Amino acid sequence: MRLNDSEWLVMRRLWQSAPATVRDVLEALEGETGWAYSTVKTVLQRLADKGAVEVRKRGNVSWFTPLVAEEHAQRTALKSLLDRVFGGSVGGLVQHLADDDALSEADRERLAELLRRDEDGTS
Amino acid sequence: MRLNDSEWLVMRRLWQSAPATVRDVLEALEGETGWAYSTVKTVLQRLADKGAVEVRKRGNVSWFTPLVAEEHAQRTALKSLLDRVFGGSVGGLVQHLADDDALSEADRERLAELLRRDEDGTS
DNA sequence: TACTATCCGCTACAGATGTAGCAGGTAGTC
DNA sequence: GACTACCTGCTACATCTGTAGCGGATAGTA
Repeated sequence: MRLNDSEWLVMRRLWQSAPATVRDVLEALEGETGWAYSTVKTVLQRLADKGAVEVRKRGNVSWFTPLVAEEHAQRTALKSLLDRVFGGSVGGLVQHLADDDALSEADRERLAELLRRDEDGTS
Repeated sequence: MRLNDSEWLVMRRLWQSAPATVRDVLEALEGETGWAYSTVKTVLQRLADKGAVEVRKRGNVSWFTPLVAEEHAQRTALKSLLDRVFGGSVGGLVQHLADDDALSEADRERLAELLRRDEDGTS
């Protein structure tokens, strides 16, 4: 399941709170996108077509619910990036992460914590 | 500078050894892609068009050299993934990394090492 | 019941992407 | 000098992606 940019945007909203209507998503994305109602609708439709979300009609309104777990989609995307960009080696990615400003002190601490837990054989 | 899948494939070969000809890249990618000569040529042309590589003709053969550094492209891609998939928070990514099988013991050690070095204020 | 605000289904369309063919030029070889 | 192999430039084309309009159906309201 490969998601494109707009699909990620919409899915992230759905994962936050589902089921949701087209309008729910539209409003949640205002400010971020400036999309028209029909744009959101199309993206949701495409997501439904590829089986990423489920559509259920109540009255004349469609409610959308994710069918793939966020965790799973993230894992897939990460794996894909790893292969495509870093040739499958985590080392380079880790290097960037450690170097990057994007890694806040809290993240760093969390990462260290995860590693520690891992070394204890807890995972 | 956003690279698509086939562009990444080609760029990774160029970063490995440049300058390179269309045929060089083609041969390097055999087994991985099964692309036709003209496919590689088109991808290289598009990369040149967007300023990612430089073309220099010697005789009637074009030699291609990367104009963007691999590190830089990787950083951009990582940042993009972070925003798109993890909403800009490194935490989730780190979580997956730590959980994932893809993270070998060596990677884990390296990551820990990087973090240690970072804590010492070396960065 | 008639109106109005919405919703849905369908269609559209330009640009990006994946993949490749063709025709004409050039360089090395007989 | 002619041939052959290979290169380039240009073109092609289906699919995906971003973005959206339109017309008909429906539900809430006066």
